[in-house]
Order: sequence, then structure tokens, then C-alpha cells
Amino acid sequence: MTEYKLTHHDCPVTYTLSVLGGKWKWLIIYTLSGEGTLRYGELKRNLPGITHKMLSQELKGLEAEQLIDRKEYHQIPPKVEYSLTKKAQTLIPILDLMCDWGKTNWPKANPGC
Amino acid sequence: MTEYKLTHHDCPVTYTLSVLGGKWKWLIIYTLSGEGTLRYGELKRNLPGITHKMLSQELKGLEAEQLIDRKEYHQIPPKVEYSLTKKAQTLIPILDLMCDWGKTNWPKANPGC
DNA sequence: CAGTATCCCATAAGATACTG
DNA sequence: CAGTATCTTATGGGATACTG
Repeated sequence: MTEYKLTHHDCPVTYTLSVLGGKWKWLIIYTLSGEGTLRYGELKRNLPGITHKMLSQELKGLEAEQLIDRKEYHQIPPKVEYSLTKKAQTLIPILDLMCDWGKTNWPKANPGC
Repeated sequence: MTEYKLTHHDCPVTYTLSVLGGKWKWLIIYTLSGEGTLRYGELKRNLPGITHKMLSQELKGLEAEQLIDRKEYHQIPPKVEYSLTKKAQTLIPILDLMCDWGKTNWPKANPGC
């Protein structure tokens, strides 16, 4: 995760896209930005279509990038809470613009946000 | 291209990510935003690592989404120029924020932009 | 409940050759 | 020069079963 095999070596946009690449990372961060703190199962319910494998895999990657905090309560049954780090919070303005763009260019009527 | 098989049906962020998904679309738009108008070969030289197949494929997709204009000069040898549509230009603020984020969080020193 | 591990398949993406 | 077509390989991602 600390290796960035980019071709476009010195471009910050490429760097950002490499960190947030894949199908779900932006959406996981977006979901946590709206809900604050969520348990694993809650997060999954808020991301329709994501599979168990993808969610746990992406969460590990995001944690490694220090974009999410993982707080584990050592109890039975287990409880784990996820939230955004300060670093991830600086991505929220980008997500807000993506939301605006989506609403403006949405081919259907009246999307929520 | 007019079908959006999303799971997160009513989310504009998901919609935006579906339109700009894949490995190269954001970067193609970013490159054109900086250079204005580029021929096919110039575009390819400005996108280190992209293959012939990917560039032509992504250009077709972006044209179908009305994010780029394709102007063909009927001459020999052929000349084709690509530029951003107004719709794509509204994505530039997002790319600018991605650039800022990349510069701030870049693990190496002094990236260009 | 919150994960890991394994198997399998669909698609993304690369290499190469050919064409107007 | 600016593409298309074809073939192959690498990777992403799904389904399912198992564990602390």
C-alpha cells in the first residue's frame, strides 16, 4: 500500500486517484462522512451492492492509508466502529463537488443527495 | 453507455463515479483541461503509460457521454483534435481539488501539478 | 458480529497486427 | 496519423464456507 506503481509519476491528480482508486473507496468515505461513525454491519447496509469481501478489503486498505480509524471493542459479540480520520475529512469537499455534479448532470429527475 | 447499472441507485456521487469510472477518464479530462485542444498522438504522449487501445476506447466513451468534442479533419494524413465540452469543463474544479489533495498528501517531496 | 480464506469467473487491460 | 480488430493475460470482484 505504500508503493505507488504509477506511470504518471509526478502528477498529484494521479496520486490522488491511485489512493482512492477502485470501485468503493470514495463511497465508503462518503458514507462515513454523512453518518459519522458506523459499525461494520451498518456500513454494509449503507452501501447497497457491496460484498462482504470488498468491504473488509477496502476498509483494510483505507485504514492502511490512514483514511479511516478502526476502533475495536473487545467484547462478545464483537463490536467495531469505523470513522474518518482528519486526512479523509479533507476529501469531503471533493465528494461534495461530485455530488453537485451528479445532481446537475443526472439523466433522471430529482435525485437525492 | 446510457445504462447505469448501479446499486446505489439514487446517489449522485455514485452516478458521478460511474460516469468517470475506470483508470483513465479523469486523467484524460485533466490533460485536456490543461492543454485545451490536443490531437490523438499528443494526448497519448501526455498520458504516460496509457495504451493505444485504452486511449481510443476511453475517448469513445467520453465522447458518448458528451464530455469531449472530436473534430476530424478530412485530410491525409488524418488529423483529429480533441477538446473538452462545457459539460466536462464543470469537472475541472473537482480535478483542481484532487490536485491540491495530492500535493498536500504526497509522500514524496515537491510534486509538480 | 466481524471478520478470513478459498475458489471461480467476468471483465479490465496489454500486446500485436492490420486498415483507411 | 488515427484508428479497429483480435488474442491473451492480469486483476477485480462475487459466492460461499469457516473462525474468534
